[in-house]
Amino acid sequence: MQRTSFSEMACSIARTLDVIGEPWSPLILRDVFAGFTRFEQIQADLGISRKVLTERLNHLVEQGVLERRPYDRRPRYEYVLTQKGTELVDLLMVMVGWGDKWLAGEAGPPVLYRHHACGEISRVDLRCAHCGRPMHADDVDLLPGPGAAV
Amino acid sequence: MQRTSFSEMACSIARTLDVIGEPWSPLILRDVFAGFTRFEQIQADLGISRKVLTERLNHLVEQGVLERRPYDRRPRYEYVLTQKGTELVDLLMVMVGWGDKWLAGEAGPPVLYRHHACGEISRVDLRCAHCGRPMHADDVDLLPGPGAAV
DNA sequence: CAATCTCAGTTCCTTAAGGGAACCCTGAAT
DNA sequence: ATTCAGGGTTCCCTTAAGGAACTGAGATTG
Repeated sequence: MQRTSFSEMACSIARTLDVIGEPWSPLILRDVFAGFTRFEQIQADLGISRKVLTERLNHLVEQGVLERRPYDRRPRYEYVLTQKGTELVDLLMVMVGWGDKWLAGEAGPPVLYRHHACGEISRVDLRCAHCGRPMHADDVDLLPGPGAAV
Repeated sequence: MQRTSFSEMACSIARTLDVIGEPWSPLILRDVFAGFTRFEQIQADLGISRKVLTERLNHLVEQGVLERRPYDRRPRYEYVLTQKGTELVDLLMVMVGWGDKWLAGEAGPPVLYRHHACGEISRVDLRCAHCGRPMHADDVDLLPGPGAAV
């Protein structure tokens, strides 16, 4: 298919989708975060086509989300999260929270998260960066910002 | 293309992607949240193909994220967020936070969020639902949960 | 009461992206 | 000298996205 690029839109959602919105990209990021850092590991874990995996990894590296680094004197590479990529994992954790609540069903969450600071099994919760109180869809108004389209 | 369905994976990220992972879906959700609730409005705002918009809206309704409701005695419909869909907006707000930080550049954020509780322009911040302290990629360990694949 | 208008889709054709299997290259290891 | 493993390429097939034209149902207009 021919696919529209979102990068020209004055919208941070659209721009973010241009970085990780393609099929498989969030799952690749998840794998890297979970410790599957090599081509063969990710390919085997996801069952993704090698061709598509190559394309996605290249794109994520170009976007500065992953770094490709050699781990051997042979031509062997692993992919590691950059700071930019590590901060994308926030997005994954929110997806997990939503999926656990609405889609996991009887069986319960496939993966649990233990928070280092308190040691408890927990999940993320969205708070206002300014006042610390809960911040969800119904708690905000949208206003045009400085980068809004003219 | 033929596209792999993620829904069989024991992973809340994969399952969530099966609901809103297709191209355009998050932007459609954004539009509905922002008040573009009708077919023509969304189509004009996004420039999406009418065919694809139809497919996406149907899928989002099937998944219980949107509700299709008549607003006239003529055959006219609007799409509104269900509770399930409203909670997906959390995901959008986190995308906005990341995109604003890493992709917005000089111009700054295209959209600002004012938090009702404090009245300030703010952004979301991820906190541990248990102890309230920051919870990001480096602050957690992953453990297999009850719904993990056998 | 026929013609027009609007919204909300369908239909149909073209193009390009994903799936999948086979193949290739490089530097160890045997 | 041959085999092996990791990390890709190449090629063909199928299917999804883009885009423009068309349809239908119910107001509204003349």
